[in-house]
Parts: sequence; structure tokens; C-alpha cells
Amino acid sequence: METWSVDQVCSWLVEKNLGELVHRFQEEEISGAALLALNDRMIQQLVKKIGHQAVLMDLIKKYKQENQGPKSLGSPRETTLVTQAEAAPEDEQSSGPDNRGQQTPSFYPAKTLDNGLIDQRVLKQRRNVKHVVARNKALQWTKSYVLPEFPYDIKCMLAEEKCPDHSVRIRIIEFLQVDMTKYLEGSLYPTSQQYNDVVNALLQAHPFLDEDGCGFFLWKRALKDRFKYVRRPIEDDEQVMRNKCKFGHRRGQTRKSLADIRLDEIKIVQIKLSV
DNA sequence: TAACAGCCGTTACGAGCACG
DNA sequence: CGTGCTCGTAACGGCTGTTA
Repeated sequence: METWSVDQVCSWLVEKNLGELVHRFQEEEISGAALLALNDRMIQQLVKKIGHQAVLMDLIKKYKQENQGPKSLGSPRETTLVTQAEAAPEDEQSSGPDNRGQQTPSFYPAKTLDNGLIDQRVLKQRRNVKHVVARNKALQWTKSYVLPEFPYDIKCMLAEEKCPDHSVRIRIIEFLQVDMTKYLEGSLYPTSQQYNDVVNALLQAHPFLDEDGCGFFLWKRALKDRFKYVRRPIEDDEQVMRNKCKFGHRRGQTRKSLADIRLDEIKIVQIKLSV
């Protein structure tokens, strides 16, 4: 699938009773590699009907499972995900479509309440589960950070040196955040140096993004805020909870009461036990 | 109009320095 | 050497503007 052309992808859609999507896929020039790199947000943008979104996600998921299942038992690539210290250099910089396709795990089993309804909170958390999956796929951070493979439209915009509008900036930041997460061993707290490495890589590759010479700080700020946004709804991560206990005071509010702190500590212990 | 990103102010903490 | 102060940085929640 990774080598398919746009036409081949369209034929495959027809074969899977998704012929209605052919026009959109042609319009957006979705090749096989692009198809495997789609995340749920992109699929939502690309495909209007929820039913089609679900079917498409499922098909891609199944394809990935079929093509990754046997490898995960003993392939070198997967081994590096477990023992980072031994990560091979080629894995650090690999940006092939099959690899990039894993960077935004879009499929997450729906957690339901007893009455069968999906908890809205879970729905919200599902939008931020990328780090949870990513924690199992940590790679080794290198100083020479390699930018991720951006979607086709963003690549075109960067190639043409067009100043990105608001939504494009957000998508670039989102891609960088997801890519960085893969290197953070499950943490959602990159170091300042890591932020610097990523933003430097971005601005070196695309100097026109350094608007007014203060682009570095703006992009770094945006990236930090993106991580903050990802952390915000998370309640099942010890590190996140610890920092929330530490800094999570409302404006004008003094430190939490001892009782509150105790409750938070109990929550952290519960998280530890459940992991 | 809800969801989201970005900015701002606040708090905690550690490093560095001066002083007794 | 211990203490107290200042400063810089990290992380938070709140608020507001923007977008789909």
C-alpha cells in the first residue's frame, strides 16, 4: 500500500464500497503513503460522513495490523522501541511512510459506561491519547532532530515559502508535537533543549518561518502550549498529576489544603498501582 | 457555538550570590 | 557553613480571540 499511486488508492476505495470518497482523495492527492500517514483529525477533515470515517479507519488499522503484527515479535525496529539505549541510528531518522504511519495512532478502543454510552470525558481524552500509544514507541533523541514528514499540502506550502495561516501553523505544531512525543519515553515534558532542537530544525529547513526574527520564540511557545494542551485533560499519568498537584493552583488561590494534597497523593498512588 | 490555540499572571523551585 | 534574598525557568489555570 505504501507505494500505491493516487489512482490505485481510488481503485481500492471503490473496491471497499467507498467510491463516494474517490473525488476527495483525487482532489487531495492521497497516495498510499499519504493514506497510511493520515491521522484521525485528517480523516475527519477529509471524510464528511462518520460512517465512512469509521470504515476507513478500520481498513487502515487492519492493514497496519496485518503488516506489523508478525514484525512486532522480533524485528529490529520494534526491538529498539523496547530497549532505547540500543536504538539503531537508522531508526532515529527513519521517516518512511510505514514508520510515519504509526506516529499518529488514530484508533483507540471505545471505553463505554455501563449504560453503553461513551463517556464524554473519555471521548475528550481519546483525542489526546497519542502520547499514551507513543510511550510504547519511544525512540532515541538526537541533537540533529529530523523533521517529520508533513502532509502534502503543508509540504507544498513550505516548498513555495508561503506564510502559513493560523490553521496551517496549528497543523505544523501538531505534527511536531506528535513526532517529539515518540522520543520522550512516554513523558509529556520535553526539555528546553529538545524544544530548541525541534524549532531550530524547523527554522533551518524553512527560514521564511522566522518572521521578524522572533519566529524562534513564537514557534517554541506554540509547541510548549501544544504540549500543555495535550496534558490538560490527562488524569491517568503520574508525572502529569504530580505537576498538576505542584503547580495547579487557580489564580488568586494559595496552595492547596493539606486534605486536597492528600487526596491528590492518593490519586497518584492509585495511578501507580493501576499501571 | 463549541473547541481550540495563544497569551498572561501566578506559583514553585533551584541556582547563584551576599552576609553574618 | 547556614540562611535569606533575587532571578530565571517551568508549569499551571484563567481568560480571550480565532476557527470550523
